[in-house]
Amino acid sequence: MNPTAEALPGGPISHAIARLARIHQLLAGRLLRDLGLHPSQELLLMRLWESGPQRQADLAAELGTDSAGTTRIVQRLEAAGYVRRKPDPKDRRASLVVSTPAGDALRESVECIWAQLEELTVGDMSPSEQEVALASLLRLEENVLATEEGSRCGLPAARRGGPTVSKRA
Amino acid sequence: MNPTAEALPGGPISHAIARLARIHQLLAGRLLRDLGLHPSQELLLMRLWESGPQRQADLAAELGTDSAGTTRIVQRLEAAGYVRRKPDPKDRRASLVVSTPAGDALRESVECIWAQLEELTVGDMSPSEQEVALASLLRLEENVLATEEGSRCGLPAARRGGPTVSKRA
DNA sequence: GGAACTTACCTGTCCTGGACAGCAAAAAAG
DNA sequence: CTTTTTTGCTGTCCAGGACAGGTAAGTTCC
Repeated sequence: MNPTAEALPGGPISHAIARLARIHQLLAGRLLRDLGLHPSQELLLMRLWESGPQRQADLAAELGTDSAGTTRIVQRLEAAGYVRRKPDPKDRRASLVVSTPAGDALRESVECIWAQLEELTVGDMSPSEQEVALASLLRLEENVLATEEGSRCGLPAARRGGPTVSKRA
Repeated sequence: MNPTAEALPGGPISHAIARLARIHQLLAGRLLRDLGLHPSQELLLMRLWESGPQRQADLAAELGTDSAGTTRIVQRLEAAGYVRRKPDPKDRRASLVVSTPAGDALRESVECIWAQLEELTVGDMSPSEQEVALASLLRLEENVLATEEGSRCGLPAARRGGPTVSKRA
């Protein structure tokens, strides 16, 4: 990991968010790896532990991902035996995701890892500093969520409606 | 996007970071999509515009990703014609990544998009609130960076050294 | 009842990202 | 000079996130 030299001047807060997010997620991934879980898998399990059996659509909404991603995460957790699916008696389209005993066995470790992650993230900040930081984060989140698409930036003529920069030729 | 109901209580700051990061990145991706760029591609270009020709290893360090990821991004940008590689005269292993005129043509748009992103992120926060938020973000980043792996959480016996939860059986 | 719409899930594909292995060039050690 | 180590890049494998498209089950309305 680099010393994170001084960032670009443009959009300092956005850059800071992006950088913080990356290293934070990296740290989470490292802590989680000892458990054999990948990031997001543990979030799904935590939801199940907290709120009991859930439909995939609900899990997707809570994880902030879409239903397709949720499908795959559930499939992997199911293959690993941490989760089981049972048909929703109320709706034959839906299935309920349930944590198995093997899944429950991870709970303590996962919660410990999250506590550790929080501790490392917070470092030596005082409780009041933590409060301020949390308030800032929530405020920023609110702002971004409030975005219902704003004005557009002009595009260079050459690029209007062009293809995306994608796979190698 | 969901209403992002109240988060889990455990590790409020970590959760807040994770959620903010996701929606912020999503927003960035959406703004960028009109340009045909994917997230990270524009960061690489911005580095080139700011600091001129760079070696991939340096770009990797500055983007916070590794050299393998940088290779792929450079390949795609190169295929799209926004970037060119020329051998480093000082070191025949290395190649210098250079922005082409087509790449330079994106500069204004990309910078506008970042300005827009910053504006949306910041919302109606006052300058002093922004300062506080930025300071918090930087402080958190510092904390996470300072992590040189700490104590370990206990693992459930069943999982010690087990496989990771991976591909479907 | 039957047609049209909506919802829940699944699949395929693309991009990014991390980890690891391999190769070539450069630098360091002998 | 030769051997060893380090550095720079690439390919591959596998993860998640997002999008588009498709199927089956539910719902609404005629």
